[in-house]
Amino acid sequence: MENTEIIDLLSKHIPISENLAQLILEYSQIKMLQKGAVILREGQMANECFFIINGCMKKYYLKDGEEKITKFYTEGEIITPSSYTNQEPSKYYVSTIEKTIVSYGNPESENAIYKNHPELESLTRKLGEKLMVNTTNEFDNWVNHNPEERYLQLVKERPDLIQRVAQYDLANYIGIRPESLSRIRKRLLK
Amino acid sequence: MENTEIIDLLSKHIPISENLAQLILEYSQIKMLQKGAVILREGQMANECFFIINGCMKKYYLKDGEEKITKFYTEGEIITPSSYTNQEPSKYYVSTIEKTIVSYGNPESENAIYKNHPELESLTRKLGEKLMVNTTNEFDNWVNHNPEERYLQLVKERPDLIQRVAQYDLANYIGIRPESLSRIRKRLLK
DNA sequence: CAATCTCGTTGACCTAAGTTAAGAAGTGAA
DNA sequence: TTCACTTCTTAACTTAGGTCAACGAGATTG
Repeated sequence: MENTEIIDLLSKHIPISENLAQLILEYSQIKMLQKGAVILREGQMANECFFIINGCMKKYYLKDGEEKITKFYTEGEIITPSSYTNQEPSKYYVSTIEKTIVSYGNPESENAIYKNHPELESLTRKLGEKLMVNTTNEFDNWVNHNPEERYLQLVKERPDLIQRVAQYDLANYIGIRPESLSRIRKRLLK
Repeated sequence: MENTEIIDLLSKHIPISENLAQLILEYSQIKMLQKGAVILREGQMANECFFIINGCMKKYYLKDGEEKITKFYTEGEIITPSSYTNQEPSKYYVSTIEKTIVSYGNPESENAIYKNHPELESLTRKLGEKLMVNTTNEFDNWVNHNPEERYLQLVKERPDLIQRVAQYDLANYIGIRPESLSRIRKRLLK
């Protein structure tokens, strides 16, 4: 039922052949996470990576008991915690902010796939390169803009987030307090 | 003359076998760049990537005629412009801030190497993964700290940059004006 | 040597975001 | 319906950084 949805979503990002679709369906495991579920904590080892079929998640640090959100993930995005790739305790948290349906993998199943289908390595590498460019762009974009500009950019490029994410989480992500975002919004209405 | 130095520097970051050292020396080309040389401009296609043997470079955007520095590179670091990997016009500039000696490569020589020595692909992938983790950490680090904290962190983790980079470039990198960095430094002397 | 430039510093004033506190609107539960 | 809780908004005040202008120390040049 959700399985074909995975292929639909994935194919929006990279070309998926019949064979590949078959393969993905064969290996995919799915689970449903309640709103607010914390799927990775600081200090933990991540032994799963996730593909969001439906829902929304956030990645955040805890600094003096305060959340610092650095990323939202939505449908079609992949969460590969750095703790998962380099086997070190995680420095950050990942949790859902809505009921979220994910497909997930672990190192064993991943290795099994690569062993049986080595042609996937290059696909992964390409996805990785794309991710790298995205991450760099995000960083540069952050550095080049002030909170108001970042908010405007969110409105333009991720209107979905404006709708589904609470304003205090948006403000946090933008790097300001909810009160300030409130003022910015007021200011923008002129 | 500088050739053995390349291996020394590289081996600080990843293990280099005898064979690999041989290979690198065989393919490496070296050039010397004057202080202030701009090696990549906005809008240009990058057809070279660089390895710094000696010297210092900066990566920056031009926004309303103002530089916005997002990265310094020093000895042992590799500059692979995103324009180089994905063949799109560059969005940023790269220039030297000192006389700089680099080893450089282009897609043709890179392909030649991979063709003759496919075992290097996995090495490159690992370097890439390390780079990805670094980039993400840098971003998260930026988001989690204010200018004063960023300056203190620079002092602690990149004292070399404090010494060799002009204060207005440091301030720019930290995300503030030179006057503000001056005040922060004064404040910190208590 | 004086004249010029570059770079860092300082001071006065301005502005956007932080802080604190209060209140309004919506939701859900008793 | 009332109460509690969450989320967003508003206001008053504080503060860190921006802006503008001036100055001083080194380095460079004529």
